[in-house]
Amino acid sequence: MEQDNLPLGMVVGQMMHEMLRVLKKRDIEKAEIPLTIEQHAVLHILNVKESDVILKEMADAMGKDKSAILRIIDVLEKKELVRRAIDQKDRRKKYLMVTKKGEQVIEEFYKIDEELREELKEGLTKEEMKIFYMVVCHIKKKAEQL
Amino acid sequence: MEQDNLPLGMVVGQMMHEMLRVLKKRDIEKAEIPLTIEQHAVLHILNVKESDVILKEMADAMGKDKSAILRIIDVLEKKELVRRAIDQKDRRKKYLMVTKKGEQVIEEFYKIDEELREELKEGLTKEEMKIFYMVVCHIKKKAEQL
DNA sequence: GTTATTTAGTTGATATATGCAACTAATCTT
DNA sequence: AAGATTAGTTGCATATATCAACTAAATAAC
Repeated sequence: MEQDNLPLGMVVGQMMHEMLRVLKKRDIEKAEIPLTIEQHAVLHILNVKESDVILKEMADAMGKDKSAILRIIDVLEKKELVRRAIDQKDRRKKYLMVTKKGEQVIEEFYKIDEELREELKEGLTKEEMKIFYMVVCHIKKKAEQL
Repeated sequence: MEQDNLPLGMVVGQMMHEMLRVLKKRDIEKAEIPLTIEQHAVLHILNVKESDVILKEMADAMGKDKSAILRIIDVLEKKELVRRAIDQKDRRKKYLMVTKKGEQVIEEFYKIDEELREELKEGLTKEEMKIFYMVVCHIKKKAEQL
């Protein structure tokens, strides 16, 4: 099957859709505080960034409008998963801090995701997964330059 | 870099986001009738399916609720890109037909997508792309079973 | 020190997508 | 003929997204 001729977004989009469908389902079933994928994505980035993050930086990191990120932060704050902390030196800046509760939600989601990932990878070699991730990174970097 | 430990959805999601950002931008710049990605996805599936498709089948194919597909079809119909055709034998069934105008939109989008795809693939071998698509298919099939 | 510019965050408005439940119309099964 | 199933539709609620315009705060220019 000559997939090379298929729209890349359609092919990968369908895989994402199926995978996220299962992820959402399991998050709803197992998690104490189920969140949407976008909300998890925000928490994830707060978790992996080495330094503290303000809203503008989060918007840049996710390639989205700051008002979109702000609405997501509003919900996460309401659920007490993050708090806004004002920078003493520059009162315009508000740092997004993950609460203890938020960290629990992150760990819980990582477990659910890791379990699913293991199931999905079954039958694939480490070398195939390595190439897969490499291609994903390559395409992302290329797209970022456009 | 041990990407294997990162949430699969996050990694691929970021790639999709960057890629779709460029695709949307070019669609808006170049296309006569710019559509959203979801609208293009519906047209794409209508295009690649060998037999004619009713709404229920489209919903199944995309893994979404039929009411969600129906709203998208409503918009595409309003833009005269598709028409609903009632099955004479079973008046519950309405076939989704792509108009000539719709076919033009599909071709236009395929061109934009193919051009982008070539740019994104630059630096990747055919073998690497082959493995990438194989992994995507594998993961989609596995997820479908869950 | 004052004014202009830039930056960070917020809000309102609008558009799109999504799913669930409940409904109608049509067909099939019993 | 009545009950069950299927296809499509509608109302409602929720989430995400972007743009423009705004306020508050900091920086730059004069």
